Amino acid sequence: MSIQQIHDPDSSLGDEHKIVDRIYNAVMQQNLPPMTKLSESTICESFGVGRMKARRALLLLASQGIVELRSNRGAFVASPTKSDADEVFEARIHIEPSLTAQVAKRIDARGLKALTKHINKEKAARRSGDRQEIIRLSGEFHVLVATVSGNGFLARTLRELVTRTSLIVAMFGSGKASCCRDDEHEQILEAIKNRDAGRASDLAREHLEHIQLDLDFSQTHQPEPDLVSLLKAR
Amino acid sequence: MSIQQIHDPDSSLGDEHKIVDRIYNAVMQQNLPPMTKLSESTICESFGVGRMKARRALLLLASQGIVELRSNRGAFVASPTKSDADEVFEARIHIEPSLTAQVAKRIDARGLKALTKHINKEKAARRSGDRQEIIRLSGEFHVLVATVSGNGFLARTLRELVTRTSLIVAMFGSGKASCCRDDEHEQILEAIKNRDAGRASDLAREHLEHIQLDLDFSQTHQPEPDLVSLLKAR
DNA sequence: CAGCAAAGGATTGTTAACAATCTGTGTCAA
DNA sequence: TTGACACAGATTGTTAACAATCCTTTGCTG
Repeated sequence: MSIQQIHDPDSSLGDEHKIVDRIYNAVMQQNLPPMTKLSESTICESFGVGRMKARRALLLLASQGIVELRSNRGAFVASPTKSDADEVFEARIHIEPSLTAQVAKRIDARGLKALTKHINKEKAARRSGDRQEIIRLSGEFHVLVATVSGNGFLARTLRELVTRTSLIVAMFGSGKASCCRDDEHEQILEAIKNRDAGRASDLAREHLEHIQLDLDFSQTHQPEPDLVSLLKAR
Repeated sequence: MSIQQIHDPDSSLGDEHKIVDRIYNAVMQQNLPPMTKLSESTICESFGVGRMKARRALLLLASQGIVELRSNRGAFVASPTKSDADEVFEARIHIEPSLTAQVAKRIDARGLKALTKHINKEKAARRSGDRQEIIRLSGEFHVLVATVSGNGFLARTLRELVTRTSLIVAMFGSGKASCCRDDEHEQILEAIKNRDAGRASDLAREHLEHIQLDLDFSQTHQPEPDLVSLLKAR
């Protein structure tokens, strides 16, 4: 149950989607901070594709708010504003509690196994102190909940929201909390296991509120990216 | 407060978005039924653009599930399956009741005016028997609710969901009910006016359930499109 | 008449080339 | 030293041309 590639397998857009997925992941891991320039030539070289496919991938990313296209100047990783942040969290609060509650009602053994496995991976990443992995898994938990719900539309929507959230946290995070708090995912999983929809919903809501509370819009900061190595095959 | 063009005004994608919007509207009005072939040359001629822009617009539409791209065969208006329908309605049921409740809590005079104006337009269209207009306005009511919520992300998401719903209804609608029932939007507006969030939420949910109930997956049908004239400037 | 194969035309996928625009650097004058 | 201007190089936007693929039409055979 991979959530890294969530496109129609019959699609003719193999290369474009591969590029999109990889950039999504790099953004989610906070390896591609806001305002990073994504030049066509870098993408062509990094992915071994022609300009057409690079441009199409950038177009897709732009339509999903991950990248901003500037006429005649190129593509940049999106740089969210405070109002973007409000919008994203609000959308998430409409969707995630309701969705998490539904997952709690309907979870099957397979879904539960996937969620449990994921939480174990989060724990392992925390023990080993692998920051990028912690961040990536932290965001992916939310997308995974949507994925195990079986609703592809919502999974895609959540991926976009979570990835945008990652940019927001990169811009406005207080530094300490660059991802979700330690045990909140585990509590959500527990509620799902217990088929406690009400609790799952409340926990999901509180969890989002905590993430939002950790933001500080009085300052922004962004680390330096090493673009070429990040986009190379991993 | 136009919902026909909901793109970033600073974007460099003017023509592409114009094409996307127009095709969105044609689909929402059920003027472009499922499986309609959208050839590049037709789009180039209809919109007066080059192949690059036509292809980019089709790519955007495909990423939003409105169009299916078939390698070496071209682009077709999406042809939803029953499981697509389930997915779309489920997503809507997660989003719309919650969103409508929020609108009821927060509605301002401007939003109320826009919604009221819209309902009046729906009534007028019904009186005059203008089927395409009825269908378009019927779908747009839902997008408008999201729009007056002020959340651009949700407005875009709803537009996609509502447009997909239009395709679903075109494929699986029982013929009689090609759009929403007559007074349900008005009841939703009333609840919003009264700031009755609970009622607004319930009505929104029931409304979606009614639309879904009117679908009949044992049969499909699609009318003939006159493609060129539909895509011309309106 | 039906079925099959081949040919021709239409359409899509891609690239190279060119035009347009922007950015960075160097020079000169105040 | 600073600001303005010109120029070169880099990058993006677009088109024409060509290759690849598919669909339709035509012709032939049984």
